[in-house]
Amino acid sequence: MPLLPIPEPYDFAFSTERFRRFGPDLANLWHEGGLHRVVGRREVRIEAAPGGVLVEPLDDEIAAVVRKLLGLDFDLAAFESFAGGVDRNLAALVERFRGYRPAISPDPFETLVTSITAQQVSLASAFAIRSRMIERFGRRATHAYAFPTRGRLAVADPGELTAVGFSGRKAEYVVGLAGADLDYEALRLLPDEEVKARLVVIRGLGDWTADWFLARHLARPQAWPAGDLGLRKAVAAFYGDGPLPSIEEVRVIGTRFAPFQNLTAHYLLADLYLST
DNA sequence: ACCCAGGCATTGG
DNA sequence: CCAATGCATGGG
Repeated sequence: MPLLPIPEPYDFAFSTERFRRFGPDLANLWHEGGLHRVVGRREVRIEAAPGGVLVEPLDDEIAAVVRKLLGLDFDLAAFESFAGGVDRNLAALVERFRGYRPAISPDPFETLVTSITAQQVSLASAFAIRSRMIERFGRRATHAYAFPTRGRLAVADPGELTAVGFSGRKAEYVVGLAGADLDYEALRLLPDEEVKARLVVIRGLGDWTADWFLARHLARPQAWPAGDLGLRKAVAAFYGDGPLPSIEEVRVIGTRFAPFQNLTAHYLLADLYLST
């Protein structure tokens, strides 16, 4: 069986929790103890194994996607030693969630559409609405679905999206984004601020969405979604003494975690979403 | 029957 | 520049 070795520390259960917690994600589907995703035309299954994960089938293209899904690009060892020197809160978190590698979303368009579905509404609502969209516009392999393509959503009628639960506005955002002239390859080479600048000129993509794109798709170490409600709550719990901190206050607090803001944000959120 | 949830664009001061 | 408003659904 094709074994992909994973560097320690690594905790498969923590690292895949987000695929289970808020309901099924048909494009990144938890099924019978493993994670399923369509790569190219094939459905890939990933499951835990001693010394790493089993991946079936496995080739170079699939390995690159699996690396992202499992968060292998993060330098967890460096983060752990960093966290120990920052403050007791963070040190305790990295110990409690030791081996948690945040999942990186492999596809840029999927990342942005997913964020649009999650704007303003609860994650449970977002998952439900997105599942119905994937069923309608995506292509099913065996268990998992290939996420709907730009081409398909670009020609969708906004009414088809409102039929699966999108607001009229969000339906326009998705169709507009699918048809937008946006060079995703070029984004990968740009500095964080320039990536954000290119995203927020597109209708429906604001600061929050752009920050999560940096964090969850490009895996930029210093991405810090200061406007995220969950992160604001987590910062309040660990570093505040009263009401929910403002976005600006959260942004300022983020600077103390440089250059590991992305991992720090995920570990703070883990307390909200990964706790049993 | 409310009320809030991992925002955003739009409108009006 | 900042405040107020509507949005659609799921879960408490």
